[in-house]
Amino acid sequence: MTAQLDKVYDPKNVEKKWYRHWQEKGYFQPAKKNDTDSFVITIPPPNVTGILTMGHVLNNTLQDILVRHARMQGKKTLWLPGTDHAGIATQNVVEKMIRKEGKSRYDYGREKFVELVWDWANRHKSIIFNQLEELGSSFDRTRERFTLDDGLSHAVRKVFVELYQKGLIYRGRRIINWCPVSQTALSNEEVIYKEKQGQLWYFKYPVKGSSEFVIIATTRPETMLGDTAVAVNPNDKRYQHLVGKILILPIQNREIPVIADDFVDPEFGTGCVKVTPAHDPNDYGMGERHNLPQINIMNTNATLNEEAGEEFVGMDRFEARKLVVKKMETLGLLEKIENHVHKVGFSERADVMIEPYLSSQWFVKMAPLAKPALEVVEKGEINFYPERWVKTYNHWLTNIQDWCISRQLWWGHRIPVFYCDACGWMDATMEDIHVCPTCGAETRQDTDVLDTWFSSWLWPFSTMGWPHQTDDFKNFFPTDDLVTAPDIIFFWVARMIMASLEFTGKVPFKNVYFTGIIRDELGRKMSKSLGNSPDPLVLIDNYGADALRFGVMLIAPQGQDIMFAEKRLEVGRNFMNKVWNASRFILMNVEDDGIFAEKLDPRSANLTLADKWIIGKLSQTIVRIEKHFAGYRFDEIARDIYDFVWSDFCDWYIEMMKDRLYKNTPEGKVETLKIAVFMLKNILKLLHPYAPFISEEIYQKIKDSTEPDLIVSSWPEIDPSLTNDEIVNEFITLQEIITSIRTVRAELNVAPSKKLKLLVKGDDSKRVVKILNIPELALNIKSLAGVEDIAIDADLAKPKASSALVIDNTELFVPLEGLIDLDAEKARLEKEINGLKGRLQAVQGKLKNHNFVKRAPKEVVENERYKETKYKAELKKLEDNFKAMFE
RNA sequence: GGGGGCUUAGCUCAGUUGGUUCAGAGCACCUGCCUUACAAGCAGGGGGUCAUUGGUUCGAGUCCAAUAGUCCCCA
Repeated sequence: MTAQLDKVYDPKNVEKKWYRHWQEKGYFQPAKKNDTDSFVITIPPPNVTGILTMGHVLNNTLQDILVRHARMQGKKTLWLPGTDHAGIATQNVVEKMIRKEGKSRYDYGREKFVELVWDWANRHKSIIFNQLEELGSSFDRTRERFTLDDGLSHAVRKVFVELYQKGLIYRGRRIINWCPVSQTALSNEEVIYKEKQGQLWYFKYPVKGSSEFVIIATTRPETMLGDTAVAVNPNDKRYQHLVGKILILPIQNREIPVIADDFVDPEFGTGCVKVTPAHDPNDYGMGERHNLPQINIMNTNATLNEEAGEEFVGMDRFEARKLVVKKMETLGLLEKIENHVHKVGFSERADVMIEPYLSSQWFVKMAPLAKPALEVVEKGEINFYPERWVKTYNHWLTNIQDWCISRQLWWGHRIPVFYCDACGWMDATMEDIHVCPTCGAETRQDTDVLDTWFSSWLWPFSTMGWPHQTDDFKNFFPTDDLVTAPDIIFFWVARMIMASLEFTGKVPFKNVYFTGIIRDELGRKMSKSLGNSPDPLVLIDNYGADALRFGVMLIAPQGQDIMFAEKRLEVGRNFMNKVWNASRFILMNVEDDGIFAEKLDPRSANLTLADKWIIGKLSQTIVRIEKHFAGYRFDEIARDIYDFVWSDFCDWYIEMMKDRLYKNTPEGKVETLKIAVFMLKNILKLLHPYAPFISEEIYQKIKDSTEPDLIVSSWPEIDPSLTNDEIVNEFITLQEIITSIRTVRAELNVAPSKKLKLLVKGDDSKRVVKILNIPELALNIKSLAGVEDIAIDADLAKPKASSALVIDNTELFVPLEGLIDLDAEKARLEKEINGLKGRLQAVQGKLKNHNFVKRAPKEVVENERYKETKYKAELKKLEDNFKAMFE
């Protein structure tokens, strides 16, 4: 007796069991063999602060699919997992935590605080990994890395020092993006611009020694306190006379010049703009060009300082704005206020308005790194899927700006630069320097840490042990594929390519698959603050990990965002249940386990038409799936599996099998079960990358003890020559006979329990007749269409009350004495006739077109001619029947 | 301002070498079925001038251009 399955698939116990089994067997570690290709992916490291989101489900499912597929292909497969220390986000979380105790990080001090963050991060790391494991991720945790662990920190330091020595890292005083809440500098990429309804204030600045005014327009009135000039376009005729004049800056009563600069857009506002070099990046540029003073009026927390004037000191930037406007109004210098829509920068992490701020920071000179990165993508050494992201990538890299990498945080890689205040010595070093090498005084280390991405950009090789030439680095780098979301193409993808080329001389990966972004039903990005992201663990609990994976894959086409609704997972769950029940059916019919050990040769002579057909379909499906793997078309693969299993295997093959199981000899039963088991094994293999748990669970019940576990079994290959067009056409005709009779039954309201007779007009030259003369196929028709008796006669006359069908140019009659609904039959026939007429017309239209006949390929024309003859003949038969019955 | 995506059945979407094996799927809907794997199922059915307009072509959801609507990225 073989193992029996429950009626409904319950993923609960199955999933954990197999995950543990796979792990214990060490399947997630790359096989130690030298004679095969390797396949390597490094995970985009999730933030330690994070919980699993739908984005992670999508992303990690894709990676797991690639990895399981490669593993089954026999490659040395490595998926290297890890997490990211997420500087700002993690520090924020812990600071928030201790704030509840009424403390700040300064109460703890740097060392103690960082310890606290480590504790927190370690706890969360395990939560994240549990979640990813529930999903089925077959990554190798023995190689798990963290961006702050010793090895990666060493790589980061090495890279910093090297770039510093090459002059590609420098310290500079610049306008940077300042987050007043996190109190740190940010890179340009960490600023998100949002459209805001704001206002445009028009201020009058008096011209010195004249009653004239210059009217400027600004969106940020408070910054006027730091103005050091007003600028106009040199070609603006309206203002040429003012250039070089001196203005009196109101409130501050400071003298500032009017300058001419090409940057000014004469169309904006009045064509005169205030210039605040310390608080606007464009103004900073103008300030440099015109040697203007830079007056910094703000503290790091976005309150104003003494430079703003006594009454503003300590005032928040937005309060100051109100006060400035009020004062200008009182002075009679407020011209007008207009509503104005403009883009305002917000910090990615804290979602707070960014302050362009003048400060000293560390930068990476990017242009020299960008050039080779552009080339490798151009030359196709790295391919993007979908390809269009190349444009975005190119655009960013060709307009690249230097990267601000210093952060005023404690959690992260501390900048390895040491200063001697006594003699001015400074250097970036691999070892800590406590004593100045020139003067012997005590040194101090830079207090800033590095941007988290400064460690992430080394990820594909730092995780392999670089800068050391470890075995892993030699064996597994460069990696093969990267699966990531397009919103980090600049943050991460482009930078990894640059770093990898610079430090290893190799591309970090060969293919980049950009996923879509998961949105909610209303098309909104899923976010914590909106609360519109379902908890994947809850979904796994409700549907099972396989259904979640399969369902998401089914709705995630390449390059398109995904509108997610929980309901859409039902398809996945239902499909898992379908697979389960198909397997259950086969298992419940197997009486002797020996059948599982049989090695079926699909070439064996005993195959029926259905066998040949389903094997052919299987091989077609395998070919399609391989093609789609090559093109990263994961949704198509899911669809191919779904359609094949459900529509071909279950709806037709299994149904036909039943005749051989129940109405045949014992040998026939064993024969068909052998094929069914063969099919099922292959189906489970194809399914495994998408639905690893259920496939392994079933496979274990049908595999022979000498066969390996599914996860490490071989990927299916089938000789496509096992099928041919004639087999396919015969089967299609068989399906048509069955479907047509079913349609007659349904449309003429004949009860399913009522058995029908089938009369066929024709001889052996007709394919329909040939099929009906094969006993097992006739049996299939009887079972699947509810027919009890089939009669074939070349000279058959149409029985009176009967329904007429034309299939493959052969007339079939279903006598419906006493059952027939004449109106219904008339409607049915008319529908058939009209459909056929339509098709015939289309074909004839083409054939009447001389250009078509002349210029279209021969095969296409031939095919149209063939169809014309066929349709004509069939139409005549239908019309004759119609006349006989209704005229 | 520049770049990109999307617009196919009531809903969510497939359709990548232009030719009824492309006009599809799932859900929803209608009809009939608890047929001995599955009601998370089975059988049958209705529903779309493939955003609009032009062009290329013997032939266009499929290629090109413009327009409209919509979303995203960059400045």
